[in-house]
Amino acid sequence: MSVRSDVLRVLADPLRAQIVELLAHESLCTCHLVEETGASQTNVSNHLRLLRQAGLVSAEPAGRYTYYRLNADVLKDLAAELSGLADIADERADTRRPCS
Amino acid sequence: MSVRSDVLRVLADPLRAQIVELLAHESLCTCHLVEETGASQTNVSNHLRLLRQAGLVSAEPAGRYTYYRLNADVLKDLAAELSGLADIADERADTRRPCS
DNA sequence: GTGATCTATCATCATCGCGTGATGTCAGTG
DNA sequence: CACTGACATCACGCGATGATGATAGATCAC
Repeated sequence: MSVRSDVLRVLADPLRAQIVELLAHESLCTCHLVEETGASQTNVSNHLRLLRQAGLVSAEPAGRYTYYRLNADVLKDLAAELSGLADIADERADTRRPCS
Repeated sequence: MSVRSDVLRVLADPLRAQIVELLAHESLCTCHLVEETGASQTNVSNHLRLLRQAGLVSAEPAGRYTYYRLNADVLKDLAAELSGLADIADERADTRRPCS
């Protein structure tokens, strides 16, 4: 029941977060992401690799293009974990362990 | 409507994530967190500083002890943002922008 | 075939962040 | 008062990570 810190770490980068937001609205190929973010092609490709390895996005080759789509499930699982922690904290907001 | 990447970045560290999980169940002082995590006092204190700056936890001085409690609201906001992105992705799962 | 385009990988460099040790501060105790 | 304990802050070394340039592969147009 520990937090998926690997997904968190991947999401923590600003450029990767931007890519995830863009992919949430529509599937895009690398060239689109390069245009939208203003980052270099190499940089975008490197970050896409990390996003792929974390399972956050899926690559769909189409000819010489590669379309990427967001895996919403991973995002939902993470949101559920965080929300669950917040709920636990709400229930036991007053609990305080005494110091020895 | 951009993702709170500052909170994400703070949560991405394993030790900080562990601290957040511990604080979700009860308020603890620094000495407790040092015991539970096995990390050094300096290290815990440094991470608590970042958690404080991000608004994730609040410090409550009590004599020479300092109790920390989790701010569940920040966690809920983040969970809502991530969940919202996932919902958008679900709605437009088929949308694919053509390459020029 | 040649050339152009899109993308991924590799190697390198610069920067950032974590962990540690030393030091300082404040509260309680004798 | 001096002394101890609980935390915080500062400064530094080092490993991790992001950005860049060069290169390679793969596909399409001609």
